[in-house]
Amino acid sequence: MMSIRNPKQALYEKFAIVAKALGHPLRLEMIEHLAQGARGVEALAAKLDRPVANISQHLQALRRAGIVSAERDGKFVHYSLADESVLTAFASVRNVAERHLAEVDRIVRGYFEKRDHMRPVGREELQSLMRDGLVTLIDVRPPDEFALGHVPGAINVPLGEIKAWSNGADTSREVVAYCRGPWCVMSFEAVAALRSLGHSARRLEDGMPEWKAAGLPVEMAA
Amino acid sequence: MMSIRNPKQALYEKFAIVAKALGHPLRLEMIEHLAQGARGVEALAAKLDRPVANISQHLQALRRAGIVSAERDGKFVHYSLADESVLTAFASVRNVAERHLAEVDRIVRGYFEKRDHMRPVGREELQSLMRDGLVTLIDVRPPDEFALGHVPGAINVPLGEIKAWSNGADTSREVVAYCRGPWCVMSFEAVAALRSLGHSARRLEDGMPEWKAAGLPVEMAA
DNA sequence: CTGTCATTCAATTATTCTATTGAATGACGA
DNA sequence: TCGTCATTCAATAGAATAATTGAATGACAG
Repeated sequence: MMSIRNPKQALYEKFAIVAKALGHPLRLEMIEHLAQGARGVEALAAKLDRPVANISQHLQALRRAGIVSAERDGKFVHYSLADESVLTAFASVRNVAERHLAEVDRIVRGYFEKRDHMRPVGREELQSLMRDGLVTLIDVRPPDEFALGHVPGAINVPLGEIKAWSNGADTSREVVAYCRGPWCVMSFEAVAALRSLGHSARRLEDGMPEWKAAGLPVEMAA
Repeated sequence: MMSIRNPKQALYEKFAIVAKALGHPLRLEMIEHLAQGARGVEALAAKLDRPVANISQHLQALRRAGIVSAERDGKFVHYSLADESVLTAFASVRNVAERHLAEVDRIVRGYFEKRDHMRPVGREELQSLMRDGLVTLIDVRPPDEFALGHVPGAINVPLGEIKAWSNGADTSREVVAYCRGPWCVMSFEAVAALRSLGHSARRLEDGMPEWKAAGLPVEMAA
């Protein structure tokens, strides 16, 4: 073990704790979910389909790194991201991977682009399209996440209900879909499903947390 | 081991590789040094006072994560940061730690602020002070790092030569010192030394890599 | 006070990471 | 071709991390 010689090394040890906490796929997924809104341990465990004790331990690691904060409410503990700096850090790590890891490119091209060869819609572009009433915006996340905050004007159509929703919809009108973040699988699936049902569909370039982080308005459930 | 179920998890596994590579104090220090300019394995090992083989292994980890790139030149291999996105990621991890880890605050207050209770000089402020010829700017890094790029107008006064330099200098003129980055110990030490020698001295808010990353001009050795 | 329920802790095992050592590679100069 | 030198690789031992299981805590409801 390296002993702490000087204060800079002591600081770097702390910085490393933060990076290490981000260095596990499951914890990254937990962060993605917490970015949708605060959650209890059990709810998170259910979303991720993992044992509660396991999730609890990972949450402790994130808490020690200052990435999530906990708030007790009776016998529940609600966890949420410490602040936007966490999303910034996540995004910048993702950015390094996207730029320099060939594997990332391969996965994106092999899976995601097959389902969406069109350029995704940018945030500003979406706002102008919405203002002009040119598109229908759907939020394909589960209803509980939709309720915690969504893009104004979006309607909630979870992935499983796309087909039913399409039945009563006008296929000549373009649809824009979004979900949890830039690589959230659901919006890709939604776009693929909509296209096979005859719609013209595109994806929003990223998801809810990024929308919120950009300072754009968020609508809550009634 | 968690098997790769869906493409999103595969991506997150790659993102985790990047974060994990940042999750070791020595590797963070290596990144700080590489941010000053490209280096060979041995040179890095000497700077950090560690066995060459150890540094080589950590460099492999950084390379696998796409954080550094290697360029062969005869029997030497020069490593450098892949691009500015690496510094951005480093900075955002540091930011999370600075905001949310009480320990970081304690270290900064306990060590660094004792040596510099004055507000550091910002980049724009420094530029205007330099334009008006109001301050002397010193770069306290070793000469080899200075040679690879420094702030225009700065003179190279390594930490050990501060006292000698002060001898012939005008103590009524304010001095600004900088080195490798925001928590580089040398600039704090330099400011403390200068003040004890009767100078009015302040620190630049961060170091060379940040200056360069901000797109500001860099001067090379003749 | 007692039972219930959400969460955390503790203990175990398997896995991965780290530092060290010494040997292997690969390019250059003689 | 041979020796030298920078770098990498391979093998080891020790440390840290991760998943699982079951027990412990701590708050509420009755």
